[in-house]
Amino acid sequence: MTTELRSRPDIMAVLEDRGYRSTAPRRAIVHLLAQKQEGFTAEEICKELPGVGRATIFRTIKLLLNAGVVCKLNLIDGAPRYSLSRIEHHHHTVCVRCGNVGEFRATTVERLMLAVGDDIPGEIVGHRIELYVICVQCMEDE
Amino acid sequence: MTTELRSRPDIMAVLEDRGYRSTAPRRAIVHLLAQKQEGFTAEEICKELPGVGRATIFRTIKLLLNAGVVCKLNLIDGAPRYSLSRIEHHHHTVCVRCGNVGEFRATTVERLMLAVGDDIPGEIVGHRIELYVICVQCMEDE
DNA sequence: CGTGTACTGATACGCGGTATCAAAATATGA
DNA sequence: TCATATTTTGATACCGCGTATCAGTACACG
Repeated sequence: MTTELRSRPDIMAVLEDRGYRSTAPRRAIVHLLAQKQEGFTAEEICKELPGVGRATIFRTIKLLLNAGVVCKLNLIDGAPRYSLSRIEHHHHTVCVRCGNVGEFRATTVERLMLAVGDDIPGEIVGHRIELYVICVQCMEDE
Repeated sequence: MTTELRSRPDIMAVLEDRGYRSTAPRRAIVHLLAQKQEGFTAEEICKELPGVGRATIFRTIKLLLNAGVVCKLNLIDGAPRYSLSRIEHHHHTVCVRCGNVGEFRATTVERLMLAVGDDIPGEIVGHRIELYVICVQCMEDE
């Protein structure tokens, strides 16, 4: 009994809407990702889907990135992590102990950007905020 | 007549204070970085200092990173950029056209983090903010 | 079905960065 | 000043993430 945070056909539909075909490898990848609530690495997916080629996995992740379904986090150390984006515009929390990725959205952030804009030369076209945290799970484990 | 934004001996002293030796390759690297006001890539330094080995350049940059003299930006595309940090705690602006890196510091940001902390499960231990901008130079060039 | 097009997987490659290790440079103390 | 222990260096090989290539396969569509 698996809980899918976002229904698999839903994500697949996003790709189809963009003109991409629904193929067995893509369905397998999308199905797997839909079950992952915390972040994941590309290599992790490769190991869990040995039947699917490495190139295809990277290719599909890229499609999902461009579609906005998935986002990528370049952490300071270790492999880049990907995560399903459940909220439209959002930012990330990353646990510095276990690496788990969370999302948050604060309208305060957007208002701040407008304020900061006055002090910055040039035009702001985007922003990116990462919060480094120790997650509740890791705090419980001391 | 070169203008050094931060005096070379100053940076070298930071390394010496940390117990590292003052060697010719390190002095060459530090001297070059001190002249760069915008960001730079590791490969760029390699090309400009052909007499110094690639490994040494990466090693020295890493020392400067750990010392807090330099900071690293993982942009979405292209090679990671490094930049001399002139302000203690700060954030970055990156021009999406030309890639130039700027710094800013807004106390508003720090206050925001405190506010956001209430909505976030776990303990915030750090943050990172990048603003994507079109810099004045690029706006002038249309 | 048949056929053009999109997709796949194997492989090789590119790039940023690091491990290794013998040789060279450096600090230290006699 | 020189001997010596310790760092540092550079060449090289290697690793990890990601992409180009390209022949072969699967898909959508008539």
